[in-house]
Amino acid sequence: MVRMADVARAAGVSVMTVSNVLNERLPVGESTRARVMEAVEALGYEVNLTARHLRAGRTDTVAFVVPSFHDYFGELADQVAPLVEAEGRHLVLERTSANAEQEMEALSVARLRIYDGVLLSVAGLDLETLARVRTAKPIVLLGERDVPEHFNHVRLANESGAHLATAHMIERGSRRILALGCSPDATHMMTDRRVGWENACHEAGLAADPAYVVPVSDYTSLGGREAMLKVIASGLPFDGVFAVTDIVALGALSALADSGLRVPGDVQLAGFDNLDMSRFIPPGITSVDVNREGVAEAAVGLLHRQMSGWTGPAEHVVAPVRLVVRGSTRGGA
Amino acid sequence: MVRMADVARAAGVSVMTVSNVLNERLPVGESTRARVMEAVEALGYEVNLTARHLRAGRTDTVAFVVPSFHDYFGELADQVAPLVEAEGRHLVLERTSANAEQEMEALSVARLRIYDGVLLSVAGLDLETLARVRTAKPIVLLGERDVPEHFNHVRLANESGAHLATAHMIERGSRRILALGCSPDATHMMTDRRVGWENACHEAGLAADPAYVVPVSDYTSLGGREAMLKVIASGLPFDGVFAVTDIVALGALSALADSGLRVPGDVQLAGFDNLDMSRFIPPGITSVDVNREGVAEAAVGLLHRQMSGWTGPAEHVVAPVRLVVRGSTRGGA
DNA sequence: CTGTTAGCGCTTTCAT
DNA sequence: ATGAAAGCGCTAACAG
Repeated sequence: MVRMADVARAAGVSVMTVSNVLNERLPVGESTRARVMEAVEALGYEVNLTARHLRAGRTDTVAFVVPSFHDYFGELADQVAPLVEAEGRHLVLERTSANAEQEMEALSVARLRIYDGVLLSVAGLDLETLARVRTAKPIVLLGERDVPEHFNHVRLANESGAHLATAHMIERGSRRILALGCSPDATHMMTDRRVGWENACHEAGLAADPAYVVPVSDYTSLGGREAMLKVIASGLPFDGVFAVTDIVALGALSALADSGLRVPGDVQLAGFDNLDMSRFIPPGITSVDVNREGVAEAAVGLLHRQMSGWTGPAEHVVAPVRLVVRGSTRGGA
Repeated sequence: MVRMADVARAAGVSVMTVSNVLNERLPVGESTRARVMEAVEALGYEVNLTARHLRAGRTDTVAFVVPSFHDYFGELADQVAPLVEAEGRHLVLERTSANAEQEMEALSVARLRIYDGVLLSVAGLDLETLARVRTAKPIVLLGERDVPEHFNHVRLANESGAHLATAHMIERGSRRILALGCSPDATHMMTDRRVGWENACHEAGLAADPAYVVPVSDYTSLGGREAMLKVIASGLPFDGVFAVTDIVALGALSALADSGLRVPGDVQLAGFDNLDMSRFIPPGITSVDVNREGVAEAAVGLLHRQMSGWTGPAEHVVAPVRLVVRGSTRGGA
C-alpha cells in the first residue's frame, strides 16, 4: 500500500508538497512538480480516499437505499444518478437486504452516516426501523406509506392514479374490474390504490365488491399470474383488471393469454409504474405513469437543499401521475 | 456530531471503555456498561465508520460497478447481493457513468480503492481505462469482451448461446434469420453472438448473408423496434429473428405485432439473457438463459478467493448457457 | 476490568 | 515555494 509519504520520500520532498501537487491547491515549482509526478507514476500511487474522507468530514457520496435493484428501482436509480452527479457527488445503491438471519443489519444508522445524504425507499421497511433513524444527516424518504412528519418525503399520487386507470376502463365498457395485488387490509401499502379503484367504481354507480380485491403472494409477475389463474378458475366473472404494478400486470397478461381471454376484447388491463417494457409488450399495457424523472428531481432537490444547510420544515411531496393509454384498454391504439 | 469521546465524558469513563462496550471485545463491568449504554442512548451516538475504516484498513464493502442500474444488471446485482452478504460484507452498486463532460471521472482507480473488492462490468468501458487499473485490489471483471490476461474474468458462452438459438429456429423451419443488434464490425462486443449465428446458418447449409446482420442504434427496446420496422419496410424477406438481448427482442416483438406479423406463425423470435419478463410476455420469448445465479456465484467466488489472499494465476471463466424454448418459436408451448 | 499511548493517511494551519 | 505540526475518530497493544 503506497502512501503519500512514500511518494514524498521518493521525490525528496515533504508530504505536503505531494498533496499540493495532486490537489493543485498551493502553487508548486515546476521542477518539483515534475519530480513528484514522476514518483507518483513510478510507485503507482493512488490517494487513500478513506483518509481524505475522515479528514474532510464528508464523502461526497449519496446513497440510494432500495429494497431490490431490479425493475422500478433500477429505472428510478438511473434517473437519480445524473442529478446527483451534476452536484459533483457520487451515487451508490444499497439494498435494505433485511436479511434478518444475517447478523448484519444492512440498514444500520451508522452505515447511513458514511454518506453525505441518503435517499431511502421505505418499501419493505418496518416503521420501527424507521423510527430509529433519528439523525442529523440529510435524508429523503421515498415510497408509498405514511412516515413521521419530520422526514422529507416524496410519494406518488396513488389514489389518483388508481382512480384514473379504473375510471378509464369503466368508460371503455368494463363493469366488473378486479383490483389485482390490492389488499383489503387497511394498513397495507397498496391501500391507496385500492381506495382509488373503489372510488372510481362507486362514482360510476358500480359495486366495489370485496371479492374483486385479489391479493398476490408477492409483487412479481409470477405472483400476478398465479392470482389471475386462480380467479379465472374460480369462475368469478370479470371484464377488467387493474393491477397494482406493471410487473403484476404482466403476470396477469400471461395468465389471460394462456386462458384464451383476449386483451382488450374480453378483458381490459391496466397497470401502474409505466415501466419501459410496458410500452412494447403487445398490445401495449395501459399504465399509470409515475413520472420517474419528476420523482427523481423532487427527491434529489429536497436532498440537495438539506445538504446545503437548509433547516426549514420537512416537505411532503405528492408527485402527480397521468394515465398512458395503450392497446390493453379499448381505444388505446 | 457526537464523538466517542463525548460519550466517554458523559459516562465518566475512557473512550476505550466505550469502544469495548460497543464492540463487545474486552469484557466490561456490568454497571459501567450500563452507564455507557445510557450515555449512548442519551446522546444518540453512532459510530463513525469512516474513522473505523481508516483504522482497520478495510471497509467490509464490495462494489459492483455497472454501466446502468436497470434490466440485466439490476437482476444480476440481486443475485450477487446475498452472496456478498453471506461473507459478512456489504454490497454497493456504482455506475460507470462515464459522463465525460462531467469533470468527475466516476471510475477513478482511487475510488475503487475504498472497497475491499470490486466486481467490474466491462460493458461500455474503454480498454484504455481498463489498462489504467493496475491495482493490488481484488477485482473481477464481468462482461463480453476480451480483457488483459492478468484479470480474473467471467464471461458468457456467447457464441454457443447464439448458435443454440439460431439452430433451434432453423430446426423449426426458419430459413432466413435476422441477426438483430449484431454488428458486422469484428471488434464489436456482440461479435461472438454474430459468429454463433453465422455458424449455425452455415452448418444448416444456409447463407449467412451480411444483409441479415442488422445493427441497432442502441440496446433498448426502442432501438430494436426501430431497426425491425426498417427491415420490414425494406421488404427484405425473413422468417426468424435472433435478437442479441431480450430487451432488443421485445422491441422486435412490438414491431412485428404492429406490422401484423404473427409470432411464431410468420416469424420465429429468440432473445438472449432470459430476463424475468421474457417468461411472461405472450407468447413467451424463447431466450438464451445465462444462468445469472451461476455467473454471480462464479464472480463472487473468484473475488472472495482473492480477498482471502489467494495469489495464483487469474482465471477466465466462460459461463455455460442453455436455451429456454417458449412460445415465440415453434413447439415452444 | 479500565486507562494511556500511538497511529491509520490525509489535509488545514502556521511557520520558514 | 516548501515544510512541520496537529488532528479528523477510531481501535490495537500494552500498562496498570
